[in-house]
Amino acid sequence: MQSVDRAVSVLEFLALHGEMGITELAAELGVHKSTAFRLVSVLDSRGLVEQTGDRGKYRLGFGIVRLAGATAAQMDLSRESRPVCERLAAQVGETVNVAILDEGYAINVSQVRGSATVATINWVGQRTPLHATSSGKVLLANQPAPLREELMARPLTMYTPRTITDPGLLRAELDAALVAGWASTGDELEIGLNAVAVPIRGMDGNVVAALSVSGPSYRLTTDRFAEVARLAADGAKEISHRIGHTG
Amino acid sequence: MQSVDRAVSVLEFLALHGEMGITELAAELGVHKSTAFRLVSVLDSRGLVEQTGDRGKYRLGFGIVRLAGATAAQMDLSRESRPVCERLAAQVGETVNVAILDEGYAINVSQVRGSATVATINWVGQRTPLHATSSGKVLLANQPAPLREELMARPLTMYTPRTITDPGLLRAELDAALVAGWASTGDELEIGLNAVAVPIRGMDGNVVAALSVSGPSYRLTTDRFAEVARLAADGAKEISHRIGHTG
DNA sequence: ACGACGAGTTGTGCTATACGCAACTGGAGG
DNA sequence: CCTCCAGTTGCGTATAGCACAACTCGTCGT
Repeated sequence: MQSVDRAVSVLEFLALHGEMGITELAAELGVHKSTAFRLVSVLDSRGLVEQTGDRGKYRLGFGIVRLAGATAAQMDLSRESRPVCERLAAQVGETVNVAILDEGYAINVSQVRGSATVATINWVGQRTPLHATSSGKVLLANQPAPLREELMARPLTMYTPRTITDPGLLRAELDAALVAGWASTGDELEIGLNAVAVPIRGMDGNVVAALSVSGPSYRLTTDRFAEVARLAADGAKEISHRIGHTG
Repeated sequence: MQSVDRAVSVLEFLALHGEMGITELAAELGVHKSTAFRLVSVLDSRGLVEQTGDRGKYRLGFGIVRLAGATAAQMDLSRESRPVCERLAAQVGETVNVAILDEGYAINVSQVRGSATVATINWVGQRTPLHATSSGKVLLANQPAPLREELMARPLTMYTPRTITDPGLLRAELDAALVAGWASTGDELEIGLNAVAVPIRGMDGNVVAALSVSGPSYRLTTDRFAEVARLAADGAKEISHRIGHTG
């Protein structure tokens, strides 16, 4: 993939010099100027490079900033939450996940298995339904009302007989979660799987993720939920602080 | 440049989904998984993509953030300085430039021609010598002493008989510029070219750029320097404020 | 005005690099 | 143990990338 490698070099040179012409780039790359031009043209058409106002000079484009925006936020969250998740998993002995809201699903961005965990599903990268997971409920509950209603207008798929499929019941569950500051699920995604989740807040105080503890219902019993939620809330507060929340 | 276009698509998909496996990327790109793997491998080797901890999942890498850092700062400066430069050029009737310090040169990152300007050199993207330009003197004067001395240790090329080539004289000139809050050149880069420059400060109060006004010596006479400097300083203060300086 | 120069841009034939097939490796689960 | 599936590697082929050469356009000097 020589041409891809060269394209990356184009980006690096532009980052270093700010603006460059095609002939200059060709010299630095050690290629013919027509090759340099074509490399830059592709990057230009995709927004990673853009032409400055005059005479064909090129510089890095806004597309790079956009990509970085996606990267930095997520790297911050995964990185900053890691030690907290590890500590919580050790405390509670169950699996700990961090999830974000993405395209109507709760996407798990990190996971730490608890010491009691033998064989648990790897949730990282997986989309889970908002209405049937504790993380999903926290994320749903903390969205502005119009978005919440929009997300809930989708079919509430039944996964088990315990799954909440009635919008009215779900709405009440979410309101209770807001009051309590945590949400839970019991046998709603899978029989025998329980979970508790709390919100993680970003710089502006909005809920940007959910921290959840999940385990088999014979170990993570409902009478433990409140205590687990309290431990998780302590962890979530620390993560929130680490990613910039000052409340 | 099909493969470069595909590589950009890889970055976009990862920005959208956060983490993806090779097989998943191959499906989205519509290519064989060996092709997807090779695309990702090149990007990985250059830091634009990185492997997450487990099972070959990939996500955007820190190299993207680094590239964006170079972009965003410069885009901010060019964008935020534009209206101020236009106003100043209209006020003074001469050419206005913004320059940054890069690899021992003053690099012009934007330029607005004044109404009296007939045919002036396009300085954007061009490297100009620090010691023989007003922007260069401002940038030099406002660097920490070790860097200043290092930059001045290079040969001070003579461009005209008026160019300052003696380090002692240049040092005195820079000290005076610090006291006055502006620097100037008279026939030092080119016979018949005069200029005045003032510092632009960033978020942390450091000088990050210079705002200069240049014109032919028959119009931009030395007795106008102080007034032009005052107008430029007003503009620079506004630019500084726009890019985050709160002093 | 014209011509020279140099930067960016476009067309085209050739071949080297990118592509997909197929096999391999390793981990998870039954 | 075997099966499955995801990631990774080897290799032959053809297509995409490359450089040459020509074109376009703007600037500058006469």
